[in-house]
Amino acid sequence: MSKEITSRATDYSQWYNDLVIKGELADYSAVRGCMVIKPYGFALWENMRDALDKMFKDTGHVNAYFPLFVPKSLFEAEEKNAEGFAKECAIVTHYRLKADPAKKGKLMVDPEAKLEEELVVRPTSEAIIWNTYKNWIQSYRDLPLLINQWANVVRWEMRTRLFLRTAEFLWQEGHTAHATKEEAIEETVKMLDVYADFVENWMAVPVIKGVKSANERFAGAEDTYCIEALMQDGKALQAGTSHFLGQNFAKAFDVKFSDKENKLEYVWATSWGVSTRLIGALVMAHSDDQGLVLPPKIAPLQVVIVPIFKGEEQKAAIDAKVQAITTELKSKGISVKYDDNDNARPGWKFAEYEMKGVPVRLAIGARDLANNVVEVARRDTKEKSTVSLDGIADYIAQLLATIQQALYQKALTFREANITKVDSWDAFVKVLDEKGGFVAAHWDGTPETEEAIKEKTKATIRCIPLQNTLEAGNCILSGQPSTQRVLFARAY
RNA sequence: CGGGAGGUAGUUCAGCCCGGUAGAAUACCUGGUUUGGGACCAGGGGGUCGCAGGUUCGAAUCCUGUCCUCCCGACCA
Repeated sequence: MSKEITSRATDYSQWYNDLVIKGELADYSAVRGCMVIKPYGFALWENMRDALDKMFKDTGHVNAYFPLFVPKSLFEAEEKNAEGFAKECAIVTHYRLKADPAKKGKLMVDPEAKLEEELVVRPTSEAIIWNTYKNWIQSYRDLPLLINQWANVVRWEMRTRLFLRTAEFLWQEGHTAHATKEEAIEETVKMLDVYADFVENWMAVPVIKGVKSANERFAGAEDTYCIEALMQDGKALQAGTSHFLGQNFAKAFDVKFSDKENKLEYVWATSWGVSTRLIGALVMAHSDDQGLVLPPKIAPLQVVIVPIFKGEEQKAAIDAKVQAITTELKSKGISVKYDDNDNARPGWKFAEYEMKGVPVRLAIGARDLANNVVEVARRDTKEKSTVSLDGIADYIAQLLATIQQALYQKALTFREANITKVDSWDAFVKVLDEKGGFVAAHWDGTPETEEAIKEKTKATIRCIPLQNTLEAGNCILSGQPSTQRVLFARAY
């Protein structure tokens, strides 16, 4: 089988699929729109999940778990308060199979086993969670309620793509209830900061924090905050969202509390989530035509050691040395694998681990033993150097930190080079078509104009940056006055 | 959901037009030689050709239906 990865320049979609599949992250499954996350890919997700989970707990949140099935009536309650929720869902209508009398060995849905009320497989858990919170909240003393759930959700997407948009995906969803509007907004922004912190410092992907325009906002939210990242093909990707829900859900599900003055009030709510889509972002932000490039802080495997030997005698000497190196690395919390599989030759292993994005590779042979050195190869720059075995663990620890930083810097430099200010419609279209990336342009603030721009160019407003500087100008399309630039891009 | 391309060995694919014993490469197993950037030789195992019907003496091949995948578009809390 060809192990070649399609060039980014040739076909970006195919390049992406190659990276995910040949990098052992995931594969297609026999189930419509769903993927299988392989052990290596899942180990990556676990590392991301654990880091995020710790950040949630450090900010006062706890985990819980709510049901997969949501009675249809609960969705109707939600729909009443905010129309426009997407309705592509999987729906359970029956609860039993039976042998098909017409076809031996086949099963059929038992028509006798029809559910009185259909169950929706959760596309998100607001409905079931707020219906539950109603029973948990009576007094201001019960607030704030700061709960997160790690779960799978199902959305019957028309078109799917590994990690970026699959029918079933893994995510976390935080749902919080507060006594005041100010506190809820503070929570929304705090969690956006947590996401930005994680994506930038662990995934080494720079993001822009901002607020969504009305068109891009979550249907039940007053405000949707987001972090937007830029991929190597110039398209933007929403990496996480944090919603200020106002009292919309409290009103839909009748969640009230007595305040200090014994007055009944609706609670103020937030919700926030990131998903396995982050893995897609990771792949498209850093990888190259040789395969995945993973940031050391979340890589399932940080260091791989490949022995190069002729005969058992050399192998034994190398084994002994590697044993010492491995112990030292592990004592520093560095994950390391010694690949002494004799069936694969060194060259094959080099290519294999590059494809899987292992940050650092050590190659050690008789020649190196004699000189008390080891060959150290960086995945990100492909640089190789010969390093003394004395103090090698410190050197590697330092190198991993350097790689983490270098990946972030490289992605940041790329993004900064791909934010373009434009002041005319012609320039706007030209930049989108020829350069891509974020386009900073004036917009008159109306949904109609945004829609018209999307219609003409497929570009949407990714966000209105939080730290925006105010600047008078005229809308790129309508010419109406505007007070600030917003970021447009074509997006995933 | 519209348009296009596909589903044959673990994997990538040929065979299909023009029906007649199921193929290649690679991976895997055995033995040997190898090992500093995807090794080589010899031998071997492995597939109800996505599924269900139909036509036919005979179907991977023709027809109908259906499921699934990929690409483009629409959709996307």
